[in-house]
Amino acid sequence: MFIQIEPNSAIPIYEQVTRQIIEGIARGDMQPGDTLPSVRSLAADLGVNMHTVNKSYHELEAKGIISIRAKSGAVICSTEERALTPEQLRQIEKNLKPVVAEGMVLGATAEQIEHMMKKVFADLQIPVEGV
Amino acid sequence: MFIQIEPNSAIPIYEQVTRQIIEGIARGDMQPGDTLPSVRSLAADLGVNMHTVNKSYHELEAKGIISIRAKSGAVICSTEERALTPEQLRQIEKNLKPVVAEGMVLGATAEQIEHMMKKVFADLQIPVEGV
DNA sequence: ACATTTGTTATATATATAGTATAACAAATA
DNA sequence: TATTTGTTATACTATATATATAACAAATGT
Repeated sequence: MFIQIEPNSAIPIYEQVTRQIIEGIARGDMQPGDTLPSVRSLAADLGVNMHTVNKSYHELEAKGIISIRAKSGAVICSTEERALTPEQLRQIEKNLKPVVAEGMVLGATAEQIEHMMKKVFADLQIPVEGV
Repeated sequence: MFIQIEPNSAIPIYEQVTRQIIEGIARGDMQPGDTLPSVRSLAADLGVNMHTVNKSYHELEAKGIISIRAKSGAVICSTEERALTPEQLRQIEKNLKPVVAEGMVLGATAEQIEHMMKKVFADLQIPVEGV
């Protein structure tokens, strides 16, 4: 799989897994309907504990991105299933705020931040291995 | 002061303090050269421990936003002192990435995310082209 | 000069979070 | 039927978060 863990990061392992799966879906590496690897196999792949991956999967489910079918597997939700609610929009804005504020205080211009945002957006939209 | 603590938030108190001071500076509530309240007085104001505020101040210093003068006080750095380094730019982009990725996966369009970005800029009272 | 305020340092305690290690269970699956 | 699956439970270690006190020495205010 495409996930790379940084053991010494300040970001918890389960959070790294969550983010990289989200980025993988955004990039198109994984599509709606696809099944995620079992918590045991992914944990073995990454060299971490089963429960750590399990926590990540449940975080993804709480975000409405995957659906965990008990004793079967985890499936990526369709775009219809994960319709953007006003609550989710507010949350994204809430997440965006401290990042933008810090950038500005450090001396970045609005244009620089918009440019970085577009760069990130493009990174995620353009598949690494071609379509 | 303008800081409001949410005791039951998943975000640590010292991190809430750090973010709100950064937002305060971004908004212009506080300007370069201004002195932050002493760790003891702000802690008393917020009803939290001295060390919690102290941790926040040192986080702000590590980010290059304030300068702590031993046994005197904490001063907000000038925009020259906090010149944006390529390393800091990378960090901002790194912070931006998971937020944008999650938004996209949840079904937000590029326009929606750009719009939210402008809303955040407006909240922070930062002039943006075309607003 | 003196008292207060300041950040600093140290110690101690309590709680929560993160991560691992095993184990067992029951449903789904091959 | 045997294996794989997510689930649940227990136990343990380590780190992070937050508080509580106390003392120190430099800076500051009067």
